[in-house]
Amino acid sequence: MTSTILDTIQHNPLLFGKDTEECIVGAHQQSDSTVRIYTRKGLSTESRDEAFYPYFFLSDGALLSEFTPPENEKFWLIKLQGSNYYRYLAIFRSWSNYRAAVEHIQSKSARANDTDEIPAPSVAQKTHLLYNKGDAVTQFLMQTGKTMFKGMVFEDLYRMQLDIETYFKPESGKSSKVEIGKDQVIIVSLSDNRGWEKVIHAHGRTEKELLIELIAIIREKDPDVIEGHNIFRFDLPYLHRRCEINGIEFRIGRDQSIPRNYPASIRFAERSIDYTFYDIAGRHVIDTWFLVQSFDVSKRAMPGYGLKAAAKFFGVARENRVYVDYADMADLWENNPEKLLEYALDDVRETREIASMLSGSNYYMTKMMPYGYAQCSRLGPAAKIEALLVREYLKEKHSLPRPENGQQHSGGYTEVFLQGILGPIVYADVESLYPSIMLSYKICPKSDERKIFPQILTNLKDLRFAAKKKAKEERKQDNIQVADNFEAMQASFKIVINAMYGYLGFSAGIFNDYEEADRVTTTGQDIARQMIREFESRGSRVIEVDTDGILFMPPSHIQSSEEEISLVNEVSSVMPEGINIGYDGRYRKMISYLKKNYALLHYDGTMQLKGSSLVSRSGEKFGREFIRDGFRQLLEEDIQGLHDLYVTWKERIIHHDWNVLDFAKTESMKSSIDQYRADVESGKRSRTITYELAIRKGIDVNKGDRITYYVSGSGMQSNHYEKGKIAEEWDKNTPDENTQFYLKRLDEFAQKFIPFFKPQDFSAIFSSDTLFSFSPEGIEIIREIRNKEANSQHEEEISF
DNA sequence: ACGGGTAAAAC
DNA sequence: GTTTTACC
Repeated sequence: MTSTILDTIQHNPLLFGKDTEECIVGAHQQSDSTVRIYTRKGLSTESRDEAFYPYFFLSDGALLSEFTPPENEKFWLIKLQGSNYYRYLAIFRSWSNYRAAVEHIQSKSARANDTDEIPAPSVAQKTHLLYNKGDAVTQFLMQTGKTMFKGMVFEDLYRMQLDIETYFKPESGKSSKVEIGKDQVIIVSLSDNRGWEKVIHAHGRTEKELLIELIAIIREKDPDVIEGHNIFRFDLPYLHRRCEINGIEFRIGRDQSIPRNYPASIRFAERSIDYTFYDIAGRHVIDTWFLVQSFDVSKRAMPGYGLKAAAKFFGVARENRVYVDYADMADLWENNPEKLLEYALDDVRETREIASMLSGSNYYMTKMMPYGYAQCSRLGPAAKIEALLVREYLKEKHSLPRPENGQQHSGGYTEVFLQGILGPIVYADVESLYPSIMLSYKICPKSDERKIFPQILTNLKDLRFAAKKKAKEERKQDNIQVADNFEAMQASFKIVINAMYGYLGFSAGIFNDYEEADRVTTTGQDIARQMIREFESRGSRVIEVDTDGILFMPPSHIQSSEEEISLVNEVSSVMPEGINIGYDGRYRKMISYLKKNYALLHYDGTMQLKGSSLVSRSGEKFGREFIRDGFRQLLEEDIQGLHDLYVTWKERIIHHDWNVLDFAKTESMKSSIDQYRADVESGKRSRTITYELAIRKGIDVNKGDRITYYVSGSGMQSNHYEKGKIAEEWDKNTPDENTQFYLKRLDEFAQKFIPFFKPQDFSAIFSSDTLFSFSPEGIEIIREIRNKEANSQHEEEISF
């Protein structure tokens, strides 16, 4: 006998996700054909606040949706967005389909792309949304009137409308930010667990006593926000584990609960890092290690992401900052504890400074997202954009679509027309190319039936404009602090605006639309080509175009920057409505090397290198320096200097006149050692120097770890993977780096200069043959390198 | 849990 | 020559 939907619902918790015990939604059949879904009552437990669920702003028992299931399906799925994952809810017509639904949903394949056979619900109705309820933190803070750091009243956080009034309400309230005091040293001085036992014994106190004191301090200070550098991968799991070992309950939540933790991962461009997220009830945990990496995704300028390197980079390391070698910590604690405390306190100060510099935009984002501060700091832009869309759909009582299968086909237009040493140079770019296209050409995913996407984009643009204006006004009146706040605010809008194009092509985005993504890029290509034509028809010689920016030599009658600006403005005025070209800089000279690879010489004499083949951070440092200095000589057309540079490096390599960091390489590990072993075993990958090194040295490797190594020994055998050594092993007194190997590397770096010289000239410059003294006499630099197909075609085109 | 295009490095 | 990685 086939049971009805109502039977099924009444006898089973109809809906379940991947984590069945976290089932959050109840439902019942309203009539023969409709099903209603409610939020379920009574699921909040002591440590589990509702902030984790996408519906935390719904009251218990609120009607979430009502829809008509399709006739002929055994079961179907709804994809609901969670804070850091998606939850699939299955609805099935009869009990006999229960197993199939469970298996499907629990199988790995129950992901965004495979729900072809399972139609999404089409109509959802009558949702009682209770806004302003907020998560547990908000509730707590609203009750107690406590404020969050930077003087922001917390209750403002969850007024989630996108309107100017809410955003620009004057901020008030006192900060309850935690004072940095010596007592916090306890937390950071744990950064070396090897020293821990000694620390305890040296002071005659047990680890247990210290942990109890630590928990008491957290309770007493009662922080809203806890910031730490690598806090998710070290401090919190470490403390948690030590508490367990000592039989102490790690009750650091505001409600005295033990933090909930679960595995999570975060992506920074091509790298992804696994970590354990700690949800401390009533508090927001911010990892500054993530903040600096996120910062560097676009800047690509940081030498390292460790606290000390980051602090130096941001200029927040104080002059007499105490540095301590990990290996010396235990001894130091016994012999000079004051110094160790000072060191630890410096760690705290630097973390605090970095957090305040980088967390502004995340903080303001909490005002427009249904996510708290901690979540906003670790989620990627796609999750945030989708949250904005989903929120509007819930508000409008409309069902959600599912992602479409497929892929994007086009990208930005990139071409180099001229190569060589060229100048003078003007750089112009289309302001916010993709967002402008999306606004002007009314880009909207087809699944977005309510046309929310363009609305959000327009709202964000207006808000950003207003915030920028405010920042400017406040800065004029010397209200630096307030101006900085508006600056952070506009930055948070900018991040979301710029990510909206990417969301269209995101495979797991429920509102994705590859055709629209393609429409954005192909329109961008047309605009780029039009821009080229307009500059050329005004006598400019275009050197390179990359997506939205153009480098060109203006016609000779244009000399001053004012004239250059008016040329750019003139071209801008003939571009399509809503597309503006901005003047973004002028340069004395440039070396156009390859697509996306060039050197710019500013009028003040500084030089800027761009492109992976010129600034790659994965290569040896000496190579980078050699190329940088060599390009400078090239720009100055100093052939003798170029030769001297080469000879100097060659001498230094031969005489070991350098330091390990000049020739060591840093690589990040993508898998564990076990995974590597299995892959090598099965022939999926071949041996690599870093893993072999780690195995030999017994170093534990986790995904995302970085190893700095160099090649030792002698000879030029093809495989160096057994000759790797950790950078720390190198000793200046007994240098053992492979001289032949690094000489070969130098010659490889020298190859970059081949296009600028005749072959025999190149050989003469990059040789240290001392039999004949080198003379630059008769050597010509090739200023215009020509061989490009696109180049000749293009010149034909404009000569007509 | 943003994208495509590109070149170099690693195998 | 192909795959992987890192850069814009």
